[in-house]
Amino acid sequence: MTMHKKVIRERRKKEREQRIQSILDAASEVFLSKGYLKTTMDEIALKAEISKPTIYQYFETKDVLFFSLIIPVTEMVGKESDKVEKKLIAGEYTSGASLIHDILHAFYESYKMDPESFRLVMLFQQTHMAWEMKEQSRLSIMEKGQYNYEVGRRILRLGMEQGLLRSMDVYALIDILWGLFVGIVQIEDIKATKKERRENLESTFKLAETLMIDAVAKN
Amino acid sequence: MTMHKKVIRERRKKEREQRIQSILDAASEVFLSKGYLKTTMDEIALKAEISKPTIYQYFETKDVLFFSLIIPVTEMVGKESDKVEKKLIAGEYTSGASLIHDILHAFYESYKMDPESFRLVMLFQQTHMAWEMKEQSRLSIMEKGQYNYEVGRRILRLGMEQGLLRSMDVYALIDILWGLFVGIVQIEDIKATKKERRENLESTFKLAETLMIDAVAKN
Amino acid sequence: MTMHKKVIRERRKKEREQRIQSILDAASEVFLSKGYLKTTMDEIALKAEISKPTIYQYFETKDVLFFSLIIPVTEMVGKESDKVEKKLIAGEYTSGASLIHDILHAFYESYKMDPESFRLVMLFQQTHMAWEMKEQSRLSIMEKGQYNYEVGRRILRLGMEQGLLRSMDVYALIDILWGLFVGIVQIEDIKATKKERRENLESTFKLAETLMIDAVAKN
Amino acid sequence: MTMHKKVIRERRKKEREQRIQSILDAASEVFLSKGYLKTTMDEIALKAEISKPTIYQYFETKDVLFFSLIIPVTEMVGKESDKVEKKLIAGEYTSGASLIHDILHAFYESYKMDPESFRLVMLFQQTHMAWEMKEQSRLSIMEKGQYNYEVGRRILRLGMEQGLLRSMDVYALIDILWGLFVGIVQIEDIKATKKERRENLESTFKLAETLMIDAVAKN
DNA sequence: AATGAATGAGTGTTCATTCAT
DNA sequence: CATGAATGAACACTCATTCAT
Repeated sequence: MTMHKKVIRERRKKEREQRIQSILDAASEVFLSKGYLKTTMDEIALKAEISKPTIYQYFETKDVLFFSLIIPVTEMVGKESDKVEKKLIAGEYTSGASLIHDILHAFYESYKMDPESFRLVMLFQQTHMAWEMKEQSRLSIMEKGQYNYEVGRRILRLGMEQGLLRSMDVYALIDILWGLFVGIVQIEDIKATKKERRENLESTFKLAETLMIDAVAKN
Repeated sequence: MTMHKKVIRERRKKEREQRIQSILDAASEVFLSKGYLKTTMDEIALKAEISKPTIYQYFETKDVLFFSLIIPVTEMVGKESDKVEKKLIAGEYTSGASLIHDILHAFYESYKMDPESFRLVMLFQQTHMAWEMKEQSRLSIMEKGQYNYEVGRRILRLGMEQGLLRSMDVYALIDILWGLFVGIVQIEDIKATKKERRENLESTFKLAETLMIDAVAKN
Repeated sequence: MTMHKKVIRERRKKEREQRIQSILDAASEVFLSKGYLKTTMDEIALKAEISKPTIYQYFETKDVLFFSLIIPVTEMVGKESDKVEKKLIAGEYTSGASLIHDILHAFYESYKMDPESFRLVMLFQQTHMAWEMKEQSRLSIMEKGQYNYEVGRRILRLGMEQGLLRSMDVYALIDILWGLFVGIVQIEDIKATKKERRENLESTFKLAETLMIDAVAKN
Repeated sequence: MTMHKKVIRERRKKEREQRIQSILDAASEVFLSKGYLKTTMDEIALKAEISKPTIYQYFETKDVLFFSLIIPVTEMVGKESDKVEKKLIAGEYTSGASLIHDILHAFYESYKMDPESFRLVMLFQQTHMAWEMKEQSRLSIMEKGQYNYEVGRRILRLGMEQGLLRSMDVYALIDILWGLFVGIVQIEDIKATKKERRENLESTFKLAETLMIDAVAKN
């Protein structure tokens, strides 16, 4: 009996997770193609092949749903940055070039892991002022973003102290690195159709990396 | 008598222009703080201290009003780029550093001339896919954007031919330059409050300029 | 001097009347093609080549303007009916056929005199319930319509008394005659394009006349 | 269990139909008293005692709602006419009088079945030129109207061939019959208050029938 | 007398969210 | 847990009418 119940409970849980995932997938697709405001819960429900109230079962409001998509990416950037910082603290970097490479790839890997969600992050970044979200959600995400900047600055500062990078304002530099990356992603988004996008971005990113290494790495 | 009428007509004209300007100002402010979709004509009217139908007397639709704000900036970037190209053709550049400086300042000056409108352009760039604007408006602005890219690429190519810049893919490079600029503006927008924004942007931009010169200019 | 003033006054008066007429013409055209509600004062002003407030100089409201078009036609039907009645009282009819002919032609002539206004009357008839007109206007026109019915019934009654028409309910008969006429005009309006309309109406009307004579006239 | 669900589903269906009906009833009433353009969705909602968006759950747009009222009547006229035609083809008419009687009653029965909707049809007929309805709706109804005319003409032609009716132009005659009928309905509408209307129409219609039989039927 | 400009009061339609089952 | 149905609150856009000149 207990066994039986447990099995049932687990199936339930799995179904629940699958359902949540299908909602997230549908939402991501629609948000991305229509933007936050033009996206309707109806359309998400339709695409997820469930009814509208069911979405509300799992996500309190439209913006909670949106943030559920955003947050993992933001966290991923943070985790990747953490790795770089640890490696740096452990003294494992022998050249500025490889450090810059890893910093930029912390962004790029997060992007590649889930490009759609990454674009959603940018969508949020640019339009965040307009939102009427519950303070809770807003703070949570701002905090995570904040954290990423801090890690980034610590990394750069340490890299300069270790003589890997040329000395300069770390506040400005981290903005440049992150700005450069998101700027490029946006530009390629606008210019290219979906298929070309990936390749274009790849080659543009490669060049950007080379340039930043030339400009920032010592030697 | 005739004199009198003429005077009146001129006052009317002036009043008309002032009113248009006040609508544009109000619209700019609201679009910027709320985004296109969240902006209501009512709010613009309120801020401009006129009634809603009065807006419609001067601007046919919401998106015509929006484009009236966007287009001058886009054109300004084009004009500034044209100047650089002419100077380059005239052989007036003696260093890659000054060329890169001028290219980036073509963006920066356009930005400084009217930062709010510039941000509106970026807002448009990132969210344009989802719009239901009259094809006419959309095409007009896409075209102007296209033009700017072309001029940029011509400049870079010529700069390389003249030995001012290191040789590299001009398609990628122009995307990097423009992406870097808009990326930085966005980042500073998100992070800082209005007052700090200007200074932060200024110093970050300066550093970005230095870095790009190091990386791209020959010698 | 007096002479001079008088001449001026008369020119003024003539201009005034011309202006009024041009407004009426424009209004008639627009009301007819768009219906009362879809007609805008702007469009009338445009077509009359004057400004909107000028219309209001001559006509207090939109519905006053509309009634100014309606009333003459209604009055014309009354006058034509009066003529028939007088002729009948004078014993000038020797056959029911000619009496029926004249009654129907009282309608038809009013129609032909100004078909557009006549259609406006019908437009009003069918939609009158919906109007928010000043009681004054409404009563005035209802009264005139009422009068026409009364005359019609007197004529029919007298025609029967004189042995020209077969005996039947005059209330029903006048409704049939008038209903038949407006019904036909409407049907032809719907079915035909402007050019064919006239001929179609003409021949259908002729047949209707024949049929009514057969059915109503004695011998 | 299954039984239970089925019962529920059926109750739902019934409720749905009731709601649709209550919307249609409310709409009919308002359209009729105000005309199409003056009618607001708000007022319909108010009268149906539901909220405005609920109407939109069942009817996509205002004109779809309007057409939902119009179409059944138009179809009914068609069906009644079809019956007459079949009877005629089967050689079941032995007098012109009974044929004319049946033709007119095809109209009259359609009217009596749902007088309000019938009036709506007339409202549409007279004002259709000015509408901005989806082509689809417009064409659909025009077509049905067209069809009715065609059947009518076929009937008349056959009636003449069978020697039941006097020979005359069928195009003109069908217009006269239909015009006479709608004309009478309109006249009675304008003149009488709701209560008297029915009786007045009844007696006027009877007389009209007699007259047309006298005029059109052979012998 | 004529007009450019302004506006109050609507309209149809949409959508996030909530009930009732 | 899932859903059909309902709705309050908006929103872009329109138009008869009125001022100020």
